[in-house]
Amino acid sequence: MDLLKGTLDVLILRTLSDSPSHGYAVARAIREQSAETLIVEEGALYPALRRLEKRGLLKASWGRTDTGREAKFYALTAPGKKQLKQAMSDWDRYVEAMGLVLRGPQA
Amino acid sequence: MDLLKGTLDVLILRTLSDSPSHGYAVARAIREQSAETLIVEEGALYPALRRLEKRGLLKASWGRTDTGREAKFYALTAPGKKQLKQAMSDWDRYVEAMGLVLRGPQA
DNA sequence: TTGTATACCTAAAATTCTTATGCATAAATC
DNA sequence: GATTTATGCATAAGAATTTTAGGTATACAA
Repeated sequence: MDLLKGTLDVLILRTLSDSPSHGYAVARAIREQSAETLIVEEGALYPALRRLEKRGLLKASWGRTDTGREAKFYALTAPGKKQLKQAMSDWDRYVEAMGLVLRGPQA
Repeated sequence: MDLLKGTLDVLILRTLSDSPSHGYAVARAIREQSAETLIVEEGALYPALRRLEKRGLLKASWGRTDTGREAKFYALTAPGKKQLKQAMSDWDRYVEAMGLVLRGPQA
């Protein structure tokens, strides 16, 4: 399914909140955890990671994967953790508001 | 709150599924029903209505409001009803997938 | 050796939104 | 009476984020 524009950041932040990881693995985790529903294209992934790093929400460093490959690892910073909390709250509020319109106050 | 890009269409279709209405009233209904959370700017509203009409999901016609003002009324077409059903289903699936990533399988 | 998976990146195009602006009428307020 | 607010339509410029498509390189499996 196509990503809704604006939802990728929180997916990345949440995925990295478990443990630092590299881009390719983040995309795979999102795909797998969403039961193949949320497909993160690489053309969206890498620019998003750089945006988040530029905003100070992630810290990048080169390292090696389990299989010994070079990869750029990203870790949540303190502001990143704070932003994740906020973004998850925003998402919940958005879902609730959509529900009010789509299903009415009772649902 | 800013709209997530891609969620406006289903909001419009759902609002018009109650009864035909005009653009300004659709935006107001979305704002009110979402408890002032989803604010539809006019610069997003009118182009969206035209897009949906162009896709054959809405049918437009000029008429008069209760207060006697000229306004362009939009009604759901048969394909529009079908698309609303699909779009609501897509939204539910998206929310579920986001939940899987953000909160895990148990939640 | 050919394909598949891993791992990074970028550019062009598409989409959809916000912001800003314009026009016009009616109702409410000062 | 004049001004503001609300109603109602519309468009253009800019911003943001995505898809699509391409490139590079290594490792492993068929």
